[in-house]
Amino acid sequence: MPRAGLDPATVVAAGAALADEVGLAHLTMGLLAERVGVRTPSLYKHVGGQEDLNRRIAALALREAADAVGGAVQGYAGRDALAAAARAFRAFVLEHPGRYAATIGVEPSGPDDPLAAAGRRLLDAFMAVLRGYDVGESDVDHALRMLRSLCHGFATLQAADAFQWSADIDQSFEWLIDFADRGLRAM
Amino acid sequence: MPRAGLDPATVVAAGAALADEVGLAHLTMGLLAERVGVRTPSLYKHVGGQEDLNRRIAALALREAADAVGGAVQGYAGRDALAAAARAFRAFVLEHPGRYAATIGVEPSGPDDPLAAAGRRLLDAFMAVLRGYDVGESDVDHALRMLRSLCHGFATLQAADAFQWSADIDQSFEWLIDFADRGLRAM
DNA sequence: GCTTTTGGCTAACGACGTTAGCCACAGCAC
DNA sequence: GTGCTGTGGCTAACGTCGTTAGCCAAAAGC
Repeated sequence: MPRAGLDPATVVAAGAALADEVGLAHLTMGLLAERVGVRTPSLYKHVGGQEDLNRRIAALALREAADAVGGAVQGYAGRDALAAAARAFRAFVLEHPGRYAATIGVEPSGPDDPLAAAGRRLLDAFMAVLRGYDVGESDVDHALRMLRSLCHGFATLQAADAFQWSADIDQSFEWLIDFADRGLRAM
Repeated sequence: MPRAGLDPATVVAAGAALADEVGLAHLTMGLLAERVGVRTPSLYKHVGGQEDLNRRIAALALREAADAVGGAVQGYAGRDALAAAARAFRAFVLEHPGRYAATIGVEPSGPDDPLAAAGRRLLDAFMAVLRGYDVGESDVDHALRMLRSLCHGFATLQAADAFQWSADIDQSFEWLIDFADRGLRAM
């Protein structure tokens, strides 16, 4: 039987794509194996198991999110940068709900874990937004957590369809950007 | 063999407690059965299965969260009410991470689903906070979503240990309350 | 061209969710 | 009390899924 030519990166990418399609909870080793054209046990030659796969998908998602946010921010400052970052982040989560879901509840095993590095890159991207505001040294950590909570909370609530009632969601998000901008400018 | 005297409410409550202890992902029918002193298949006399159990735990969690937030708000207005609500919500999520996790990603099946009613009660509790501010009719939905996103985002990120770095988390949360208060007062 | 490594495979096991079918106990009519 | 009925336990069994063991052929290096 001919080799399929797989490697860890291919398997993880396929897993992330599959998670986006069917939902992280329905991502199964058998389904992933079928997707990449291989029998289930063969996957274990490339990833350590389901937990390892999840961690790698999470790291991939964080890297991609960091790239999306970082790229969107470039060339902007202040309110424009904030809006670009927030929109890019939300768009990423809505386009890739499965791989983003893999990032919640997963902890880096150590300081050299690729997951930790990826998380730091995403934080750096948001940090760049704050540089366009007059945020004092002692406030920057708090402001960063606030931004992260806002974006993460809104995006995950929307991805989970938790906003049942009527008002337009895009409009709410723009309102939220405006709210954060006014608050940051007033510091 | 003597009867164990179970009923759906008891099973759901035990499931919620167990989810808080071991994490929702590790809540297994066998473990729950052992906890309530019964064999696994007997649980199916009281709940429809794992998905049904999850929905019931979610509804319980939303009712409890609504009670906690609603109770904390009573007698306060403005910044005090906001702070009380936010603290009560975060405390609930941190004390009951398992049952709160059951609420994310679960959709009400219809308008008479107990889950929908419980969700509405929680929203009402946050709505009461907004009455202490001068929020216009057209802004109230957006402000509600902002508050919900902030609280949900912060609490779930903390529950997932996603705030790796140094600054004190309680301090960040108080900072966040202050930030939201200033923004709402400035409307 | 031979050896070694690597990446497939089948077979099998254990854990878990779920269903079917049985049986004892509680509650009630009489 | 005796007997009927419904309810809430139980055992047995099945299907799915994750995972491991062990085999074997294709690729890679000498």
